[in-house]
Amino acid sequence: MDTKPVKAVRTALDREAWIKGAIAILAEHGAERLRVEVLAKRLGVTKGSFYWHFKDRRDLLNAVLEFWKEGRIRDIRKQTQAEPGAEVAALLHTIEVYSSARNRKGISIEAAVRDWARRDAQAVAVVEEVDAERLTCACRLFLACGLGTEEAQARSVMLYAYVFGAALMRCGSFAVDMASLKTWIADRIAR
Amino acid sequence: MDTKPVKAVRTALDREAWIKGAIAILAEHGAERLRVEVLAKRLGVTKGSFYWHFKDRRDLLNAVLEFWKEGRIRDIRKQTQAEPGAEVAALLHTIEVYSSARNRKGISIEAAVRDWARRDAQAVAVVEEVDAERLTCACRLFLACGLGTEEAQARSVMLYAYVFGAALMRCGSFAVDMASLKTWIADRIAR
DNA sequence: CACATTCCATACCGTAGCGTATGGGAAAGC
DNA sequence: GCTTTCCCATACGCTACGGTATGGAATGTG
Repeated sequence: MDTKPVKAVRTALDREAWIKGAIAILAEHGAERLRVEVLAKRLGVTKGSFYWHFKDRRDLLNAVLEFWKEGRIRDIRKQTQAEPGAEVAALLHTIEVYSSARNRKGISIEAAVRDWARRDAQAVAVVEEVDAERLTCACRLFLACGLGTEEAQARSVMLYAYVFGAALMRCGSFAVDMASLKTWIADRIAR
Repeated sequence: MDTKPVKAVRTALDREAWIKGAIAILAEHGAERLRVEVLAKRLGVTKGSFYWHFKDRRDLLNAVLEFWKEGRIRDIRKQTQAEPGAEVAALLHTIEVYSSARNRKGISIEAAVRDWARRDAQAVAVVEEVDAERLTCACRLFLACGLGTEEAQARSVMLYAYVFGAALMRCGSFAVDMASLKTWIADRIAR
């Protein structure tokens, strides 16, 4: 038979495997605590392997940023493909994606990268590119709804500022029905 | 003459001086890189002094959180003292405070604490308390404007989510006149 | 079979940082 | 004047981590 033996569990790691592991740590502990030895241990190897795939820690960090950027831009373009008439639904869906509990990991990565961008120039550049793409795509949808340029831009900024800010807030004991509150907010932003 | 000699520059440090120095580092580099030896060096002493004032690093971190919490709650109560008829102005002022460039340090601390709260239970508790106070105060203003309970609560959440999210975004090259955009947004939230 | 390439382990050095132990100087109390 | 208390310096041990040097096993290639 041509199936590989089960024993060969650990295939050779490639750059992408390291990057994905790095992003997992990034989401859990932030960029500051993304260390190569810790990452190597989590992947079941030693840092001797790491320094074969990457020049140094910075090399990994930059690769993480690039990987994240491309993934985000891909997703944004996919999410904002709306057939005429479904623009509002696409906008509401975008808001929902960033508020959804089943997107916890994506939101954690998002928050970690943005915090990272407060002290790292490379991260700033990546966040700027991603934000520009997001705002442009959202703005296109608002324009398709018949809004003017200014309002479409303002609503786009408001939309993303809200979803990112909402992820940072801890308003657990504030309202009895937070879900309906968020529905109301999404409606006021998108409609 | 009774003037002190210039040479006696360094008076004895108290706990509050350490906390304030710690908050400065927190704003610049985040909680993760708030280290006692670095802080001591910045204050012109050694860590031998630190461990006289604090049990350990965690003791300092908790003191920082308490100090920040009390300052925030004081400020919130002050900002939301509005005489009848000036509620909208107070709300707009609140938004403006968090967007203002001259409040850069306060916003940096805010962002650092919120990122901190993603991994630290004590920080979570403090952020929850501060958020609850903020939402309650904002909600009171909205209610005074004649809004219903649900809408007042929703607008309060939207207001703070927006201001925190806006601080994280990098939309430099998006619109020609970001200032008027933000004015439009503030109006849609508060009015 | 000989050899090169790929991927990883081991060992090592250097630095940063936490926490402790201990001493010392200055001011205050007696 | 002597002692106590306050505030800080110095020195030490320990761990975590970045980066390098080197060897070694596995796999492909001539």
